Amino acid sequence: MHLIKALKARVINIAVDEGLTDNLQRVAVELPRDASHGDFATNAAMVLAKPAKRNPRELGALIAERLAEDPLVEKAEVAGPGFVNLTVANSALAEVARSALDGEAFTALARTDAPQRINVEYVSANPTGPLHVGHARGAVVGDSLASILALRGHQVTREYYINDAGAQVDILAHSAYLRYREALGEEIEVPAGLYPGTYLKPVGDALAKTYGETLRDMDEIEWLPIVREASIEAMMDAIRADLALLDIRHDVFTSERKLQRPVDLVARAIETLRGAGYVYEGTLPRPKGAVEDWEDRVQTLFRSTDFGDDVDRALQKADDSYTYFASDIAYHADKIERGFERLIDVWGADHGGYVKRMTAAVKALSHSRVPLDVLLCQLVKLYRSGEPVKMSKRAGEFVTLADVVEEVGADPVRFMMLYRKSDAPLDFDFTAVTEQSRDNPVFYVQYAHARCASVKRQAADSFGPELLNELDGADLAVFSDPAERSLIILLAQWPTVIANAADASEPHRVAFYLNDLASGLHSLWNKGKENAGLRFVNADDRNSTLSRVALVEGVRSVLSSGLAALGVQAPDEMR
RNA sequence: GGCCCCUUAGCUCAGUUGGAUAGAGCAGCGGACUUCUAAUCCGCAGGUCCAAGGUUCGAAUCCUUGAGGGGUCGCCA
Repeated sequence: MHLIKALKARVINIAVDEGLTDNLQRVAVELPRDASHGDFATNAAMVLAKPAKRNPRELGALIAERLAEDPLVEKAEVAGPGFVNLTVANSALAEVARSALDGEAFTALARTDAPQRINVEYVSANPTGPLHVGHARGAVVGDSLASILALRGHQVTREYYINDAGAQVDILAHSAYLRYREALGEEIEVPAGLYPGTYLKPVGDALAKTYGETLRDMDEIEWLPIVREASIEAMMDAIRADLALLDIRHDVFTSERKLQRPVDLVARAIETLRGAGYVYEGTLPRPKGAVEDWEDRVQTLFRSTDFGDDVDRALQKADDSYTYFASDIAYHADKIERGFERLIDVWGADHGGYVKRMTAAVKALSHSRVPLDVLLCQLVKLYRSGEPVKMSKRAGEFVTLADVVEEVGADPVRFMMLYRKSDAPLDFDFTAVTEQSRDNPVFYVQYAHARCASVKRQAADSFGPELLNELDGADLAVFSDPAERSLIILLAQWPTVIANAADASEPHRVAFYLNDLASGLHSLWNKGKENAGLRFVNADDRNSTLSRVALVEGVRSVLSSGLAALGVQAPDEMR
């Protein structure tokens, strides 16, 4: 049962009965900040009173009176400026605990009535080298968001855009060619401007093995396409392998080059926009910042200022080739054509200046029908025992994603990347994330799951394994202790948490919720030490054990579903 | 200088989309281990929600102005 949804429906029904239909969408059933106010509270009287010109306290009293008659509700009273505080009936809590036993079905309560086809594009790192830690954040955020949207009932495609058309892949090819010559026995020196990383050595070796010396005798115009192709392929293989370390897999890889060949989709997209009046030939104003050798030039421009951007944006370079922006327009046009109703791009913070022009382009292409949401992930700063870890990209020394996963494991990387709003910078301390303590939320949540599994093992030891098959029939109306009640109310929020995290594109909410749920479980566990009646496993009382193990199993299944949404393991033991 | 993001307890951060007396963890202090793994829990203490205005029944949250920090600023990607 989706308790919060059910309560809200009751409140709305009462409002409609009373003829209060203005402002209905603002009615909410929430948790009161102060637990002494009851299990839930609704603001209905306050938001509905004004348009109806009624007194919020009186209206609240009326809503409370009607709600108190509902079987879900034990007690309802008006308080403060017009809140209606609800204490729910034990039978309603029992329903929640029962629903939670089937984790999959319980999570499915989060499904929306209006599913959409959503494209989530993330990582999209240039295929010029292995992924570094900075990429890991966007990768994890995008992947988990996609999972959460799927739990919400949307049809999600996970996509990677390969930037394989710009000058950077030629630089890559030249760098790999150098490694190829090195593999043939030449002394080489990597000049400034090429990629110095040794990760290209295997590419050079492979080229030497496949082509022998034939590439060395070719003109650049001949070897370049061959080496470029091989290098991009090798780099994409490396990137896919890096992502697999975090269990991240994309459904679709779209190549920037293939947007131009065999059919020039970029030209087509530009012409579409030109037809709609958004593309023109013109000159850009000189930027305010100090720009040397600025010269006015007539270029093909996109009218992003029509959508609130600061200046219009260039679509072609001086040599008439397309800008990155132009192919990105074609790419997003392609996504729209493929029928997605909502687009989400996960980018690094350094692309912040690019958001306005891209959302502008998507509005122009889709006639404002397809929303594009861009999630900007702020920087990740690495620490070791509180000391910053130095990185120098110029020298080709950076901490790779693979290094980090190898050192601390995939679970801490994934959880910590999600344990922060994505638009806030993140400090990642190698030492802290491997600690096994309350201070480390990854461990804390996993330990809660392991503890649940341990309780089940203990119960099976005391009463035999068949007890675990009887959980469906347990009496779940026995929970009256505040700690038990608040744990079930926490469970009741799970479908709402998923819905809110999906609708707001904020996967971190799931991580924080799991931390709260773990805390509720640990707390109740310890209460059992003072009060034997609250112990999960009580060897003298089979019925009590059955009820409480059923509650624990509900918690376990929600922890398990939540961790799965974040891509983190839910271990049964942690010795 | 323009644009975007951030500013909440000593530190690191949440804050349920505008709700009641602003919450966690860490650090500090005081407690609970013949246990269901204490890898945990309970309590105390800690606040000008960056500042000033505004919007309304009600603001950490929305608007304006300002301060500090970060990112970015014709054709790179």
